[in-house]
Amino acid sequence: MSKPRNRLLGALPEEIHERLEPHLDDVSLSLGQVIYESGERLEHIYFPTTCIVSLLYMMENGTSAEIGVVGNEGVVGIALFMGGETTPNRAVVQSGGHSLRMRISVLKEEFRRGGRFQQLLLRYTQALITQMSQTAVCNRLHTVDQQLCRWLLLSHDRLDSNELTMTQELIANMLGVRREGVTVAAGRLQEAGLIQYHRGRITIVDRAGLEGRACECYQVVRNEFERLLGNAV
Amino acid sequence: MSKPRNRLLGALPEEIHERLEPHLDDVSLSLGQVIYESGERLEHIYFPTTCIVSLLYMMENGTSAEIGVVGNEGVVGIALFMGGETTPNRAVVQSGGHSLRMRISVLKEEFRRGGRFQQLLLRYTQALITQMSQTAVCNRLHTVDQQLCRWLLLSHDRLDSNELTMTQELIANMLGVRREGVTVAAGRLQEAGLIQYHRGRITIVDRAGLEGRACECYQVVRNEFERLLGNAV
DNA sequence: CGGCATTTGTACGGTTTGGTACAGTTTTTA
DNA sequence: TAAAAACTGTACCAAACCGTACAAATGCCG
Repeated sequence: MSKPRNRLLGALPEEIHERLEPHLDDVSLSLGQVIYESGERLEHIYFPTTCIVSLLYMMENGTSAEIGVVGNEGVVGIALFMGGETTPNRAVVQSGGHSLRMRISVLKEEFRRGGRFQQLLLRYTQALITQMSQTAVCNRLHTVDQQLCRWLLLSHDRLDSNELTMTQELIANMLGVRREGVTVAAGRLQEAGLIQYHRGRITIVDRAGLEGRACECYQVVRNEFERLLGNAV
Repeated sequence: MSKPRNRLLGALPEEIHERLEPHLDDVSLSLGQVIYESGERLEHIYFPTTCIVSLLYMMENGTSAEIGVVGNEGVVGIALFMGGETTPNRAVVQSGGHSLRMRISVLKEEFRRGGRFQQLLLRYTQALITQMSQTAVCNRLHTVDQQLCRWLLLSHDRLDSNELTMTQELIANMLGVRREGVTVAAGRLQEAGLIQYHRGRITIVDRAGLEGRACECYQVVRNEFERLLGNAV
């Protein structure tokens, strides 16, 4: 496909796609924008095309930790079809770009039909569950170095480019560690020739090297996305 | 209800319940029993009545970490209706007892009807997602003491008794820490008069005290279960 | 150009946890 | 009843990470 698009929507059969297309609006989302706040009711569900969205839990004392990341392979707002309407976390644009969005009423009606659309959304949700649970495991058992590798790889998978715009401060908020911890970890990765960074720009130089340095968590998540959505997207 | 039962099933309208009841078998599950292995295809979905089941991720090197816990408020085997058939983790009986189970063909047919059964399963799944993501946050940001409190409270919520049969070694496997770490943490809780333990038996003495000593993670999960399933169960 | 905000680098002490080792106690088994 | 196994307690050092402080480098803007 020449036009950038959302891969879940792209996997729909023609019939459903034609039915939904009139209800899809393209919106531009900028870095740092909050798509929904913890506990907030949404009007739309988002299907990213070129942006990346982070799901963050915000602690009462202000610190935060990322629990999942969504690009054009997925959808932001699963609570809208899972039945809960809201979730206790925040969705923030991690990399600016575009997204399609759909009114919740249209979403629910199509979901209720129980066809391919429902099937794809539920399979994606299961993949996201794997990502979240693997984040839990990784937070428990692995070093900041390994987690940074995992995080860079997950982001890189959701980008066309080798360059991501992201300060160490922001990465620290995602990983739930100190900014200084990211500085030294990133320094080690740069020294090893895996990445290059400079004031808010990180370039992936040696992707295979990053994969080798990451823990098994990244591959587990990647394999699950492939298994659950691979033949669809 | 005098008879112990599964609360998800108990929330079904009479019509659906009558349809499903002939297909529910009561099974006895003993501590340590593995209900399903990572990647294994299941024949049945389980609705615990008196047992508790842990969802564990097993690392390649043998260490493990718990990503979720299921009692009679939920169901084991969400992958069967989410569409993935399997998940990359293991389900182990953490507290022996009984469970109802249903053949996957019956489950899928009823799920496909799209009624209250589907709605309840999806809402439960969202609650479980919150539990998993909060585990990720807790692993990242909180101390072993706090996590032990959270874990004890989650288990206590799923038991009728104040006493749980569980060695420190097993708890360590759940929390993904050393056994010695659990020993000292449990020692502190006992010294504070919150629990009593003795060779594999832990008694909750001061539940409110445990809640006070736990991090906010426990309440977030608890509130979500209440919000999503409270009026149903 | 000069001042200011942003971003990154470095350092140091303190806390938590891991790795390892071993001892003491209770329960089970032969 | 003796031996073995299971469970818990304690200790010590190392590694990872946090809190804090401050310096250096870069980019922006008046």
